[in-house]
Amino acid sequence: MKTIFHVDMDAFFVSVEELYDPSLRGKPVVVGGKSTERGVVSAASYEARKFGVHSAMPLRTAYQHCPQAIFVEGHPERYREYSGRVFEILNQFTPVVEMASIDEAYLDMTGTERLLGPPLLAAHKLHEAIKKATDLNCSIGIATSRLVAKIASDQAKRNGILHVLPGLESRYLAPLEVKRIPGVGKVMEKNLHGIGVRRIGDLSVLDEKQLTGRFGKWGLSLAGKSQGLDAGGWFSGEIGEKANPKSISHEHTFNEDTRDAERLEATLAHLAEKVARRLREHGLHARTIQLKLRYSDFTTITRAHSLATPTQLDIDLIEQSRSLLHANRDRAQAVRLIGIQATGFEQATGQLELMDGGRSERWRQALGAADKLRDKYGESAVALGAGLRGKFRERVHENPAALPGKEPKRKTD
DNA sequence: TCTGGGGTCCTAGGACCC
DNA sequence: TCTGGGGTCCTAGGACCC
Repeated sequence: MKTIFHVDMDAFFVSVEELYDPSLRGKPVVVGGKSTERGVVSAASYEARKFGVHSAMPLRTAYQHCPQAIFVEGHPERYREYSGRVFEILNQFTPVVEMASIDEAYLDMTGTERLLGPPLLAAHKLHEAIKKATDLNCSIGIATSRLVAKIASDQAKRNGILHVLPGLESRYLAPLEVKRIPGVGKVMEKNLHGIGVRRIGDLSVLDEKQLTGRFGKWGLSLAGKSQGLDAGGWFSGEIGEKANPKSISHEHTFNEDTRDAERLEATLAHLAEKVARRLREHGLHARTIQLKLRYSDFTTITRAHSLATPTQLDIDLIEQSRSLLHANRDRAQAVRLIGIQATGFEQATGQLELMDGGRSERWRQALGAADKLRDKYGESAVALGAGLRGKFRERVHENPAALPGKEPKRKTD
């Protein structure tokens, strides 16, 4: 029998902002951007929530609900910093920690009783330690599975601890609404309501065939979930098993929709550079490049292309995404969002680099150097405009000497 | 209510192979 | 050629999470 903690920071982004600006305390605060901008609420203070503001709500809607709220820009670096500090504390309680996102973590506390006392006491100590180190509040759910621990921490909000005792899982879950199960969203909830399932307890009356038939693979795991088991999907695998990334993407929503081809290309090139850079940081090569377009009516298309040779180079991502754009963009419609995603990762073999006579390797080195410059002097230090980049590429094609690493050695002295 | 950005997982059809 | 069946890859779209 396991003892799992789910630790969830309370109004994390808002609370961190309050540490930087204590005058925000006790006021309705919305993190996510200006109230007039395109965008959604990343986090709302409890005071703002009283007015119906919640995360994922459009900023402009949040303003309608609560015009007196203070709207602040998000600061991801700050959140990463505090997330790291929280992790340090958690790690002192058990080495089996998994940050499930920037503001929540699972801990396997099985077998820590002798050192830390019974679960409720250990949780109390943990709560105190986090408060002392970060001045932030959190809520903690304790149960025999991750699923139940997560649901419990949600119910413990805010600044609370909830322990679901072993053996009482299904009795605890039964009266809760089905949407409390992580993975049951709007659509699934509606479908379940359609067959008369409103509470988790109602799930146990359905037979597996019914669930599989209607809801596929996911349906099957629902039966187990109603019993509190970590079956399928989200909760498979052990705590702390860090999976490798499966995709890397960047996208941008324009403040006003655009039909401007140059603007689209320049934005895409910039996003492609960011993706390529992260590929290099992870030492990954992507086989498939995917373009994403969202038009003003919100219809969204994705178009993908797979390469013969995986890449991590700016130039390849830019070229591929650009040709996908040209081949697939509906010029009659204005574009709201453009994005690029790299998938199909393969580790570099070394073989591939020999095949092109070392071209990739020289590029990799040159781009790595550019990445370092950006780290040191900021993004603008090594910016190549889309137009400039085009010329640069032509030169490279005509003249191998223009390749990085092939520059004629300058004669000194 | 006029809807971000970064992810994961699932489904489903078609191509292609044996 | 009136038509199988399984496996895998590729592509597109969508639900969902924080």
